[in-house]
Amino acid sequence: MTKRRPQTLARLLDAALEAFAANGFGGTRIEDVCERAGYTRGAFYSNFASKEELFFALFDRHAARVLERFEKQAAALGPGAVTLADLAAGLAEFDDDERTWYLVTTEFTLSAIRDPQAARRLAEHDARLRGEAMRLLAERLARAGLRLRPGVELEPLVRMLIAIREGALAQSYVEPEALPPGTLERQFLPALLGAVTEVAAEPVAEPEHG
Amino acid sequence: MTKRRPQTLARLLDAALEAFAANGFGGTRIEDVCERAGYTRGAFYSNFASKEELFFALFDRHAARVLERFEKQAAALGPGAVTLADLAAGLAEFDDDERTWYLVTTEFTLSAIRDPQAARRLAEHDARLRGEAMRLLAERLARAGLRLRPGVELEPLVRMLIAIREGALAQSYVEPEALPPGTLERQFLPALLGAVTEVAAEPVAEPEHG
DNA sequence: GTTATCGGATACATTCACGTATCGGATACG
DNA sequence: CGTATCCGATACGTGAATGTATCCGATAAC
Repeated sequence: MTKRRPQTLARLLDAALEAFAANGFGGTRIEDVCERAGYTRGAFYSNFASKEELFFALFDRHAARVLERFEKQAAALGPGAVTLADLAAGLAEFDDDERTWYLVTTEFTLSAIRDPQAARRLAEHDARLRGEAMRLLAERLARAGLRLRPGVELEPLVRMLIAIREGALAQSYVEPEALPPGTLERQFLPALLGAVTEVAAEPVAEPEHG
Repeated sequence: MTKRRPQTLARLLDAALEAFAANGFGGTRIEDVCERAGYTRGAFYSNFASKEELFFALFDRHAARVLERFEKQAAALGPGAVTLADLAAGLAEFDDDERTWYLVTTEFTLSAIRDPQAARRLAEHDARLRGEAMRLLAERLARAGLRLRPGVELEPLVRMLIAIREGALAQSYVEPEALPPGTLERQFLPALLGAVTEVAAEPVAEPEHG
């Protein structure tokens, strides 16, 4: 019987997201999650075997959502002319619940560094996400009339962009007033992207002074 | 009486570093720390009031050490000619216990995002560290015969470099074989630094195609 | 509409980590 | 060398979170 089941499961996961974001994995009791979801611990143990399993399930759902959202954004691309500043601006945008997700995924990353099983899970998701990002970036670059310079690979570049997003976000969330989210991206990504690309039509070798 | 005191305190902090890195803050019992240090819980409660206080103390000692190490590195700068690749290579180096520290500081960062008190502490430390990094970077750029382009500030640039280090490190620790630490730095920092600087002697405006 | 099964609530036992209060040994001081 | 004080060990009580076992209501099948 499954009319209630998916709903309670979803509400438990929603509650887990809130609770983990608020107090972290270790700081969250199973009963916290149940209270937020409006259930008792009975409902929890009927759906999950342990808090770890809940954490994994939460990550899976979250990963699916992120991917889904990203694909939609990619599909809904404006057809206008694209500049490097536009590209950077796109990478400087952050959703409202990005913070909640950041807290949970970062903690999951930590657990992945310690636990190979979690690491595989995370790596798999990241690979899919990078794949999407690579396609999107390639398309936007092409639309901007640019191409990667010889020796610059798409995947490492996407890894770099993700690293920047994550690293900058950490600083922004610790000091929101000193560094609003997106500041560093807008400030430096045009230069970085400009340095690793060249005009597709007339590939001019820019002078390097390093 | 203080012959033993500092030693036990140091051993407790060492043990805490190990334990927190291995199992995280929430996953570490006070007794874990004491066992690793070779004491009982009596020693702990004689030195700390709670696990949180231990965590804070650990962070303070760690912050001091990082700063100290960084200053020494800065002082021990080789006098040789400096290129952008050298600069990038310096930012691509990672100590062996960097991983341990990464795990602990990242968790502290998470707690700082949630707790204003921890945030202040972290922000203060980061500011000091950035100050050092700014001086060091300025010196090395000068030595390389470069200067920042108009509109590029030193502090945001250092923030950016730190963001890159942290973000790249996260990926490297999750997939050490796919992305050895330092890879992204070596690959992209020369381009980035080249794009935000210009030759000090003959300030030439490089063509931008974005 | 009746029945069987499923899902969540309730109640209980257990384990475990915590904090405190006290004791014994070691260290500095006279 | 004796003594007072400090520090870490030991022992205990307590609260809390966990997991399980059972019960009851709801839902689907017939």
